[in-house]
Amino acid sequence: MKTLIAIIGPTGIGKTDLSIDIAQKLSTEIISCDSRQVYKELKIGTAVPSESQLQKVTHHFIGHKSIHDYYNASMFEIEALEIFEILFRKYNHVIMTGGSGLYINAVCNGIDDLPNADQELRNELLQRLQSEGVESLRMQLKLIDPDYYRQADTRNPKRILKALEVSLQTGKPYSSFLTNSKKERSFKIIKIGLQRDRDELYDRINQRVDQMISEGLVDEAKSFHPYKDLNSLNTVGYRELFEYFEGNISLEKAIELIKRNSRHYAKRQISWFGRDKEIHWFHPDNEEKIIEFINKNQ
RNA sequence: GGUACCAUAGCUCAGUUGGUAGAGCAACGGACUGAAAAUCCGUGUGUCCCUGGUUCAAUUCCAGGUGGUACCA
Repeated sequence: MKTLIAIIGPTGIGKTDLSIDIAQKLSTEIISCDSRQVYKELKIGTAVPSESQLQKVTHHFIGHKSIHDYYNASMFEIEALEIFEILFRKYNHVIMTGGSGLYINAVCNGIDDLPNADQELRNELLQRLQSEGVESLRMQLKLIDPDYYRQADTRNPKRILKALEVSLQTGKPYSSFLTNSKKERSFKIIKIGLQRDRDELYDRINQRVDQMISEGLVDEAKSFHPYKDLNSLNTVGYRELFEYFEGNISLEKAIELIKRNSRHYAKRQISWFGRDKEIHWFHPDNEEKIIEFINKNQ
């Protein structure tokens, strides 16, 4: 049976090292499932694997897009499934590792088919959000798609924007596209979750930020400053430094904020993964137990 | 050693004319189907330094102790 081993966990938990070890033991390749490591320009700040690590095991979806490209979870789902098909011809196991919950779900459960975003319509809606405020968009959504309006978090502008965008573009309510069903996959999926004590995780995150700074994160971010409004750069580790470049905060403050925002991000990931009852949890140091578990369940 | 001031949430501090307390930051919990490292929602978490005293009641007043800061020796 072809098996996808998904190694899941918050940022800084130790996914990279463990995944490479396991991939080597199983003689297979790694699919990265990370919404920021896909951008080739972002290296230090997204903690991509080192050159020597990349040489040990073939990785996919690291640096395959530019920060100027549009990318999303659905595109990842489609591309990842294509790669799986190729890899499963060669291997019985493939490893997927990462912390982007939405992307993981897209691969494991699938997401519904929607038309691709119409950039013009999106910009128009964004402008209306600015000039008219959320309330106007919210009321329009209530009229066009009362079903979605009832269940959605209407205080979150992004939810409203997406629903309106799809509804207006297709002439059909956004909710009519939501099937609430899980897509079947041709391979088995084992989900391995990694966890540590919170204090230990936060120490690792703080230390990793200091390390990124000494590896030259400030210079890396500086070179992207002209593009700071790109979605790909609305990313922890970069946006705080843009504030520093613009003289709004000190470098010390920026570093402190990068640490804090990374911790907050980790917490959000823990919340997301906590809902997934299919995940089997391990400490990252328990590699033997993890391998034993994989062997038993394949 | 003497004098003065201070001691309240993880930190910086406010406050209670005596009725067990609050702000900023930090922290914590959660939601989330195409921008997701995004976006959104919720929560004070406390031996008010310790021990006695006065009082119906002390974090608040008094005494002593401990710790800190400043000045004088």
